[in-house]
Amino acid sequence: MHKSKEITIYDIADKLNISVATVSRGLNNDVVVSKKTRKKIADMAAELGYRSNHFARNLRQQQTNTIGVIVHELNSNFITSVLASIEKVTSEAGYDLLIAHSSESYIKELANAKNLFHKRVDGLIASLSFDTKDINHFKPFVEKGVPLIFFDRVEQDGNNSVVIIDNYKCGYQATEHLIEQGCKRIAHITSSLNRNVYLQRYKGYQDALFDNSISLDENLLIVSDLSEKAGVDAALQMLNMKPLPDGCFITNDFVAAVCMRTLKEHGVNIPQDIAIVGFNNDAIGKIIEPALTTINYPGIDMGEIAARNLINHLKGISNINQTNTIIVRTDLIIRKSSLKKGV
Amino acid sequence: MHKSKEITIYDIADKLNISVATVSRGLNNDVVVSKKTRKKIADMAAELGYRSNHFARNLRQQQTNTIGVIVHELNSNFITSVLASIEKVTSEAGYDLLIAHSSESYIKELANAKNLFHKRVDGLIASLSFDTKDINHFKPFVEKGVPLIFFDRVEQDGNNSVVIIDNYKCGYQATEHLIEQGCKRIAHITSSLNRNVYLQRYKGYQDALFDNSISLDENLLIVSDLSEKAGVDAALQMLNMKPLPDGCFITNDFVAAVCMRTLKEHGVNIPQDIAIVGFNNDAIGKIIEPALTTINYPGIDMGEIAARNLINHLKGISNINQTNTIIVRTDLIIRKSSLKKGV
DNA sequence: TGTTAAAATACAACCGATTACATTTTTTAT
DNA sequence: ATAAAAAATGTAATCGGTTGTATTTTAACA
Repeated sequence: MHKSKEITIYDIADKLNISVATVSRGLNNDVVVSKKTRKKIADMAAELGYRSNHFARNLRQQQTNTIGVIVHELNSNFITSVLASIEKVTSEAGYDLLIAHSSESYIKELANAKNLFHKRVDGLIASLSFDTKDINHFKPFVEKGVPLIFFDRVEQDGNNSVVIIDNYKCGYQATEHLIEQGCKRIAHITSSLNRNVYLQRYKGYQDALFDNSISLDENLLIVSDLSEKAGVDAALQMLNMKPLPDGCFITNDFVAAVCMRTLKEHGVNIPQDIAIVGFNNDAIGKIIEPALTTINYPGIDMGEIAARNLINHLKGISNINQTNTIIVRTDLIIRKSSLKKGV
Repeated sequence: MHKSKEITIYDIADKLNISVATVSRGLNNDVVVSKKTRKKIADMAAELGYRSNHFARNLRQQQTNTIGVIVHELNSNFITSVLASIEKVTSEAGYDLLIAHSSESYIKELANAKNLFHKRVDGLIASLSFDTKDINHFKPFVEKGVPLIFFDRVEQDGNNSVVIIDNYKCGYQATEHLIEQGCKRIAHITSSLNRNVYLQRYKGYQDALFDNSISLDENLLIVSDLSEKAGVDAALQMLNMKPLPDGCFITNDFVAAVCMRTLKEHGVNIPQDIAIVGFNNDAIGKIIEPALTTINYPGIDMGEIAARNLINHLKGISNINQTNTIIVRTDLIIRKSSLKKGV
């Protein structure tokens, strides 16, 4: 197949015997061009199969109309919800999305940041990888005045705009719920406490115990990655505890599901022997038995809020540097896995 | 934060008192520039914080170094695997990815195709939406000589390059497996037979029955969308059948999981009363009880093959128009949900 | 040393749009 | 009918690279 020649505004101008300036304005629906001329231009453009050249336009306008997104992983319900709503907001506003994922690796995150910087995204939305230690790699954006919003996995150093949930409250709520169900020995399965989200949930867990006069037992804390194996191992670890914990707050639904399966395989009854609360409200929670009590993690909302704030900033409607922290509402979804007392 | 001025090759040329042509060539490591000068240019570029302008470059070079991907949905394991491996291959080859998803809507797919066409992607990889009737919206790409590869959900009209699995064989295999387990009345829960993937699986199902002298009972065919509700409804529909089917081939693991849960809630034993085979090898299949027998759907492989073929075509190494259909290997993963006879 | 080939660098056009400013055409008001 | 204002269109510079061709510098050789 032979590549047919590209049509430009010059071709349209030639055919119509008018100037390229008028064609350009006409194509952009500038009111300064008469209705009649605009119609002629549009018709001719359609007839010739014209398509505008983003590169010429961006080169001239010095902006890319592109927003970069860096996420730690693609294959989670939460992230795809976030992406879907970011996409919705940004595409309505006429921006394109450049999505990069770090596979939870700091090194890859560095590379992604560098890449998006060179691609000259007009703004950046990011959630940090598991490994990430510092956020110096985002400095170039700040220096060039490219607006930046972090969501979910953020660095709490106060100078960045962040969209988060109240992980402390969620941890507190989940733990309190287990206590209300009569649990006294509540295990906590979570991931690296270097990440703010897990640390805050742990603090909430601690304080809920404290406020209910239950002393903290460090042996009941299990830190793992969030793999299937981690779920199995955590379950086995609990099975070795004498006595078995009577409640367990797990910061990930998938791990909770694996954990529950393993416990059940060893003859443990849920929730009678051990009540379980997960985190994320993944689809899986409704399917397993008993259905999983969990914290609803509002990816849709977080994405929408992050994107809308960024867009508003870019349009000059608001200033991102003024609204530093946005906390999105969460809720505890109570299902059978935690109901020792029945409903 | 004030936007600092962008550094261009003109700035580098000025500082070094050489021409922009040399700077440009130097930055591209052209051997025609002396080693010494190249070093000076690189150093100065680093010192000034130069970043190249993709728009100027693409405008001049008349190519985007971008590959478009249109998928029907983001939130499935399969799709994210495909995307991950496409990303791997294309980024290694120095291409960017522009990912669009149609949310299973023909209208959105049209818009995405148009958008990517105007963005002038150098190549396109696509999987059709649920709704899609024809593929005329991809004609502009063909006309402009933009290479095109479909994967998974494809239109079988023979003129496009496609990467698919042998859905017929999978359907046959799944059904045959159930028959081997002693099933005689095998239900089939699937989605719209207008989509090639589901139609082929159904044909495989039919032929496996025929080859084993089991007559086809159209009442055992349940066509639905692939939602949670569909899973529940399908289960209820089966429960109303007298007698209950003794086997069931479901073309989606998630629906299979929901269906199994519902059946179990009604006191049905799996696999004793009814053996079940799913499709996709989603993570969920290993967690539910009994673990789900399923067909492994090799997203990683499909993405890699599609991307590599496209890249090779773009580099002139091979010609996409010669290799029309690529079939990727699949396998039946046998777990407890189908093992009436034990192992 | 002078001549020529090879290597290194410079000049300038070009890619296709946008836009400040200038000019022409049309409309309105006197 | 004419001047002034408003509307429509045109001119030309500009964005930041790439690249064919010309020119200068260096190296090689007689």
